Amino acid sequence: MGVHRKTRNLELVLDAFRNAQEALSAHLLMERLPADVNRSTIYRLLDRLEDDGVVHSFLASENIKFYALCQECTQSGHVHSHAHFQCTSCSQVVCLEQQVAVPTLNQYRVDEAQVLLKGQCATCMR
Amino acid sequence: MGVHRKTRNLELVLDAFRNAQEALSAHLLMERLPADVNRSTIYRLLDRLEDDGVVHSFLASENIKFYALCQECTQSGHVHSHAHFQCTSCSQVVCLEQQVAVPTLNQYRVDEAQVLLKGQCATCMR
DNA sequence: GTATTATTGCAACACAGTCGCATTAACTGT
DNA sequence: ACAGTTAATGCGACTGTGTTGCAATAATAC
Repeated sequence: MGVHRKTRNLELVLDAFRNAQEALSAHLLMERLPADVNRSTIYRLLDRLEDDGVVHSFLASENIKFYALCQECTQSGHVHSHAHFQCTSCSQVVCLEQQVAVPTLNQYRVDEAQVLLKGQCATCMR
Repeated sequence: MGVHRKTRNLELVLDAFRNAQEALSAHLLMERLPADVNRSTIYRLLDRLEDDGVVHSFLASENIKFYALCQECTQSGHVHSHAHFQCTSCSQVVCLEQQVAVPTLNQYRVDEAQVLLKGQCATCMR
């Protein structure tokens, strides 16, 4: 686990995640942080937090990487085999409780299953 | 369905897909096509072929969009609810037979399930 | 063969993400 | 409390994927 100095930026990022009900992309994060927090810094913090098992990442639509706090991950291994949902209207992304059963295949060794469900969230359905 | 003129580039792209056992990204496609085929043209052809239900696309690692020929898609709707597998060693991507059951959720209407399995292919396991 | 227009090539652009490097600031030991 | 160490930051430049406007080209219809 990398050393973590308690910096303003780190606290801001962690607070943003704790206050968010949904998963955040680097871009969304920037919008919620003071404008003077550097882009590179955000990317580096996200990388480090992922390495340290604090957040996990996954790809959503439009080639955007999203991050969310880990509930059961450790530094030794990410255990985030849950599905993610993205609303095709508002683009919001959330982690689902739903665990994903990693299937077995003949010709391949499957280590990980990434599941992204797409559709409409409650708000956008009305 | 858009009009399709029978051009050299279109034939080259279709041939590349028919000769490929695996899914192709725009980048992989470029490597397999004569060097004088323009980058924009490839992206435009892929977009059009997808609109026309000839190929389907999905995101793999590193935010790269992959394309493969559709087996059962029509212009009216893509039916490619199969899983995809990507080897974490050689990055090769293949379409799997395995159909994906789109789960139902309480708070969301799920229209589509994207499943990317990651692990090692037979070649890379040895 | 000529007119029409889809397709192409080019160059410029947009955007997510990365990197090298000099500066700043958080921690350590005393 | 202070100095030394080094993690973290800000900046600017860069990479790579994908998009777009526009003029030139070429496939098709007549």
